[in-house]
Parts: sequence; structure tokens; C-alpha cells
Amino acid sequence: MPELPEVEVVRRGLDDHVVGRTVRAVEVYHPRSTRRHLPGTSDFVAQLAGTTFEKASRRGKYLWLPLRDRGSALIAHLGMSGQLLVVPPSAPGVEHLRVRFTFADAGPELRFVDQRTFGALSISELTDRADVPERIAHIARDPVDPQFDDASFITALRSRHTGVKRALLDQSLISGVGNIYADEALWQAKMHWARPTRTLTRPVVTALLAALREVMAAALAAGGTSFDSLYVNVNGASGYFDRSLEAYGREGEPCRRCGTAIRRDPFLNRSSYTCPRCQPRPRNPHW
DNA sequence: AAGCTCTCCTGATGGC
DNA sequence: TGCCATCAGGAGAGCT
Repeated sequence: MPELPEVEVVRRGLDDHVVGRTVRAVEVYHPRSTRRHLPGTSDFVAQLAGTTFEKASRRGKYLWLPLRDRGSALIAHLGMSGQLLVVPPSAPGVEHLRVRFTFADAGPELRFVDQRTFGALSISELTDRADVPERIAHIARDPVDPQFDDASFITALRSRHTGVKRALLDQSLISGVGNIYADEALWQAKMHWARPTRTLTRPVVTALLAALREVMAAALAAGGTSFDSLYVNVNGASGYFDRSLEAYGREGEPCRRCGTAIRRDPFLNRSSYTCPRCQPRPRNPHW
């Protein structure tokens, strides 16, 4: 469940069902799921045995669970198809089960299920000065973070030499934004994805940020966006924000603002959806 | 050195 | 019915 609202839905589920519990054992069924843990899978398993999850944190699309008295945290990234599910220990095994956590209290177990194995789990040190694990120090604050600095972001965005959507997807500039919410915010701000960042004025970026926050808040309230059962909360339930999408995935359907058919353009090996009338292509696009 | 392309993987879908 | 191409909510290694 990849973008900020979906990952926040999962974080809340972990907060409710996993925080405060002590790990009994961890089983790793696919080595690719721990590839980001450089000391290796056996070290990953050994470090987690007997540890207690202190809390559930998130920045952008990254989740992490600080480990009590260890000075480190379990980091999770869901990639394109990762799920963290809380299920009874007796629940049947499922396809694509990659990692299983059982707990000392014999309560529900935590499963990492990931069809495409783009997701990853690792353990990383927490430093006193940083408020995120070292491994994800390069990830920028997300627009929902109270400490997100609007003025700095606006300056940084305008000084880039690229198109606005590329910049929005750069997790070291602003995190948590992916293909869906970039398209939705751009639609709301009536801005084309190829608009050169250099041409953006401060008020226009301010409006774009507001659009991002608005669409993400609405999506979170709806439990996130899911088109299929791949994107679910820790209980396996889908969100329903897909019904509220204005641009993403709506090729050929009428723009709900002006009635023009939504257009799909190839973009970074996937797609961008725009209303050709509300979001006219810039005269000198930066591809 | 910032910006861009490609690659990792599995499965669904649609055209021929 | 195959078989092949295309597409999918991501990110980071490795180019220029």
C-alpha cells in the first residue's frame, strides 16, 4: 500500500496491535525481503528475538518500530505490493508470505506479505540527533509532518531543473507522494505534470502544497486508496478513496470540473493522468 | 553533481 | 487456447 495515506493506515494498525508487545521469534521465508539489512538475514532474526516494539513511527512511505533499550529500530518499506497483516496464530498460510513475527504473549502474529518483493525490512540504528533511523536519513519530511518547512520546500522546488511531478516524486525533496497523489494534487491545482519547476511562483507552490495536504487528508479519512486486495490495512480491509479519485486511472472519463476526457500520458515507465483542458501542457515543457 | 534511466519481481489483462 | 506485450500505489544503483 504504497503512498503516505495508505502507509499511515498501516502505521495506526501497528500502533494498535503490535506496539508494546515482545517478539518471540521471526521467520524469514524469502531472503529478498531482508536484502536491505546488510548484516544478513540471520542477524536480522537474531536482533529481533526478545525485543519489544516501543512505538510505530512513519516518515513518508517508511515505517519504523523502535526496539526498546536497543537504540535501533525495525524499518519497513512496503514497496509496490507489501502488506503488514495482523492475524491469529492459527490463520492459514498464504501465498507470498515473506516474514512472520510471533510474540511472547501468544496473541496475533505479524506477517509481511509481498507479492513483488520490492518491499523490504531491515534494522537500523537510531541516533540521538536524528529523529529517524540512520538508514532513512536521506528521506525528506512529508507534508503532514508538523516540522515540514513550507518556505524551504518552496525554495528548493523552485531551484530544481526538472518537471514538477518528477520533483514531487523525489523522496529526498518531499516524501510520501507517489503516482496517485501527485496526479490528484496536480489536477486539483490545475497544473500539468511537465510544468518546469523553475517557472513556479511561490503562491502557486503554496497552492500545490495545500492540494497535496487536502487530498492526502481525504484519502486517509477514507482508509486509503485500493483498487484490489493488494492494498489493505493490517486487518486485510481495503480503503475506499478510489471512488474519489479525479484524475488517476480515469483515462477517457470526463473531468468532473469541465467534462473533458481525462488523458493518459506515459511517464517514468508508468502513467500520468491529466485533464487536457484544466491542466494544459506547458509551452516549453521540461520532459 | 543534479537529473535521468534502468532494474529488481510477480501477476493481471488484453490483443492477436 | 496460447503467447506476447504492456501495465502496476517504488526506490535506489549507476550512468552522464
